[in-house]
Amino acid sequence: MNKRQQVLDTTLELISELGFHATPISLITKKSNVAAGTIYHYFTNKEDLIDTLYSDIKKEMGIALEKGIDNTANFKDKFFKIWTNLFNYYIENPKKFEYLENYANSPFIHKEIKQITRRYYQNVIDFFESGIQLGIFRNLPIDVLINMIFSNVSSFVRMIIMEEIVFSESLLNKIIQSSWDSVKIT
Amino acid sequence: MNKRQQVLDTTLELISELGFHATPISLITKKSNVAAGTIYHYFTNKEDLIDTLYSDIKKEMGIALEKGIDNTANFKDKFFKIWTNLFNYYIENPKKFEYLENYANSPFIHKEIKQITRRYYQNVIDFFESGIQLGIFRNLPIDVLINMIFSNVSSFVRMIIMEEIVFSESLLNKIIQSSWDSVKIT
Amino acid sequence: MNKRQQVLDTTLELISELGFHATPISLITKKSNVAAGTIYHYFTNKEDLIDTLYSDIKKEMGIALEKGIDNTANFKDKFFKIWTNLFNYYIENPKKFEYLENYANSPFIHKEIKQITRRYYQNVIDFFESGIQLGIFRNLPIDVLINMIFSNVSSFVRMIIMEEIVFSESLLNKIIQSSWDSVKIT
Amino acid sequence: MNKRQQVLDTTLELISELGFHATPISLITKKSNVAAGTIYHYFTNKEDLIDTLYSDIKKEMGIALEKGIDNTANFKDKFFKIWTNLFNYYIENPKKFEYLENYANSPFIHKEIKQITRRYYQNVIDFFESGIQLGIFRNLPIDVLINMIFSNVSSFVRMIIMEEIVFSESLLNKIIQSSWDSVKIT
DNA sequence: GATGAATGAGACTTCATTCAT
DNA sequence: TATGAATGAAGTCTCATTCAT
Repeated sequence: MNKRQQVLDTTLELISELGFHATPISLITKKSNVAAGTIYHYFTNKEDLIDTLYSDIKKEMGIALEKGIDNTANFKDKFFKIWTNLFNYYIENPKKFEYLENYANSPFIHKEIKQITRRYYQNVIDFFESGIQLGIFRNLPIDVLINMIFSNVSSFVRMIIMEEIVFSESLLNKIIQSSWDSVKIT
Repeated sequence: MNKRQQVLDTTLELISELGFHATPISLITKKSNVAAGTIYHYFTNKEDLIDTLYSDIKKEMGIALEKGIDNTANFKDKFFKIWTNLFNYYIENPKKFEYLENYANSPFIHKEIKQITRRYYQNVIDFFESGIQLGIFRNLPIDVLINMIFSNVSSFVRMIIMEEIVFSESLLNKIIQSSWDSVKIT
Repeated sequence: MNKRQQVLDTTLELISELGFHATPISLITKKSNVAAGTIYHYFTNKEDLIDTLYSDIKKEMGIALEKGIDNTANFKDKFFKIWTNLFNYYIENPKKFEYLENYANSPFIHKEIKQITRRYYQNVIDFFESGIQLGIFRNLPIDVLINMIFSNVSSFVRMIIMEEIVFSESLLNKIIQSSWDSVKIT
Repeated sequence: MNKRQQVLDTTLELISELGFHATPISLITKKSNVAAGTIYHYFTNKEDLIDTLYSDIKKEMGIALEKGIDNTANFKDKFFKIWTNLFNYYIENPKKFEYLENYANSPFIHKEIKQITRRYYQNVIDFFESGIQLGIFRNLPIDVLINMIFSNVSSFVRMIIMEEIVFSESLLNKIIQSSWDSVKIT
C-alpha cells in the first residue's frame, strides 16, 4: 500500500528489463497502479526517481557487501568473502544488477550521485587501503584496484545471467582465485 | 563529400558525448549537413545506423588488436602486445571507446550483432584458446578469460578518461602485469 | 467542454470536406482547440478515431432509418418511409453523408467495423427479409436487395449535394417509385 | 519496355490494392523498375499520373460499353446489352473497377476530368436520352437515370468481388431486370 | 495524499519532387 | 531518355510534466 515504494519497485522491474528510455512514466503508472501525479508527489522528476532507486540499491548492496567481514581476520579469506558477497548479491538480485549496469554507463549518471553512494562502501574501501598499506595488495591507486576486482565480478555475473556460461562452484572459486592473483603481492 | 560516412562520423561524435537518446536524428542532421531523408536513404532506421556504426568500430578495433602479433613468439609478450593494442586503440579513440561502452550495456544491443562482430577477433580468440591448450593460461571458459582481461582494460581506460587517475607508463605496466597474473598458470 | 466530442465533431467537419489524408492530426488539433496528446488520450491512433466516428454515425443513422416505421402496416408505405428517412438523414447531415461515402470505398474500411455496424440496421434488414418471404419483394439475396436501394438513395443525394440536379418533391417521389419498382414483385 | 506504360500498369496494380495514399511514388519506382526521375519525365506530378490513368481506363470502358450496340434495334435488348457490357468490363478488369471506385469518391477527383471523360460515353448518353424522348424510359434527369443504373451495376460487382454473394447467370438476369423495371415506363 | 485529463515540444520517419549526371 | 542521391516539409505519435479536483 506504500505508493512510493510501489513506484520504486515497478521502476526497477521495468527499467531492468526495458532500459531507461523504453520505460516511460506512463508505463510505470499503469504497472504500479499509481497515478502520474502521485509519482510527482514523491519525486521531483523522472531523473530523481531514477537516482533514488540507484542510491537505494547501492545502499543495500553496500550492506550486503560487508556481511560477515568483521569475523574474518585473514586477508585472503576476507577478500574471498567480499567477492562472494558481491557475487551473491548480484545473482540473487539480477534486476538490481541489470539496473546498476544499465545505469553505470549511461549519460544519466551524475558524478554527484556516484560520489554520494561511495560512502556506502567505506568499510570495503578501508579494507583494500589497509591491504595496500600492509603490503598485501599491490600498490595501485585504490580506485583502480577496486574497479579491477568489481569488474571481474560483474563480467562473470553477466555471463551467467546471459546464459553464456554454466555456473559451477569450482568455476566460481577459480575466478575468485584469478581475481586474488591479480591484486595480491607475488 | 561522402554523405553516408559524414552521417556515421557525426553519429559517433554525438552519441559518444550525449548518449543514444539524447541524440535525435534532427541533431545528426544539423551537425552533418545532411537532410533527414538522406539518412534514411542509407540506413533503414536509427537502429540500423547505430548497429552499422557499432559494427564498423568493432571491425577497426579487431584489426588494431592484432597489430604486430604475428612477429611475437613468446606468449607473455603476445599477451602484453594485445593488451597494449587494445589500450592504445581506446586511448587514441576515446569517442569510439565511449560509444562501445554505451552500446555494450544498452538494451539496443542485438545478440546477432554481437555474434556477427565476434569474428573480427578470431585471431585473438585463437591465441587465448591455444594458450589454454598449452597450459599457459588457466583452464577457464574462453569467454570468461577474455572478458576478464578486456574488462580490465576498459575499467582502466575509463578511469583515465574520467580523469579519476593520472596515467603513467609504470602504472600501465603494473596493471597489465596484474591482468597477466590473473590468467597465467602459477 | 467535452474534448473527446470536440475532436469527433472537428474530424467530421474536416474529413468530409478534405478527405482522410488531407486532414492531418495537426489540423484537427488546431480547429478543435485540443492538444495533439489529447487526441491520443481518447483514441489509440488516427485510424481508431476514424473508425469511432464511422461507427457513431452509422448508429445515429440506424436510429433515423427506423423513425415511424412501426406505425405503418402497409409494405409499400413502409418502404417509402424508410427510403425517405434515409434520404432526409443524408440531406440534413450532408457532412455525415460525405464522410460515409468517403469511408465506404476507402481501403481504411475494416470488414470488422462493417460487420459490427450492421446490427444498427437489424430492423430494416428484418423488414426486407420478411418482404421477400411474403412474396412482396423479389427473391434476391438480402444484401443485394438492400444495396440496390441504398445505392439509389446515395446517388440521388450526391447529385443534389453536388448541385448537378435541382431537388423537387415530385422528382423525389418519382425516384422512390423507381426504386420500389426495381424490387417489388411485378 | 515502354517505361511510360510500365509506370501506368504498376500504378493501377498498386493503387487498386493499396489505395492512393498507401502507394508512394517510391513504391511504383521499385515495382516498375523505373527511376523516380523517369516518372517525372512522363508525368507532371503524381496527380497527373493518377488523372491520366483514370482517363485511360474511362476511355477503354467507354469503348467496351458500346460493344455490339449498333446491331441491336430493340430498346430493352440494347439496355440489357449495355448493362452486361459494363458488368463484364468490371468483372474482367477488377483492378480497374477498384481503381475507378476508389477514385470516384476521393477528393482527388477534379470536376474537369469528370467532364472531359464524359464524352467517352456520348453514345450511351444519347441512347438513354432518346429512350426518354420516345417514352420508353421515365422522364428523369438524364444523369439521375444513368447514375441509378450504373450504381446498380457497381454495387452488384462490388459484392461479387468482395465475395459477399455468389455469382450466377440467373441472378445476373434478375438484377438487370430489376434495373430495367426501375427506369422503364410502366 | 492521490487522481488522471490535458498539454505541446519534439521524436522518428515518409515521400513527392529536383537535378546533376 | 533515364538514373537515383539528395532534399526538407510535413506526418503520426510519444512522453515528461502540470494542475484542478
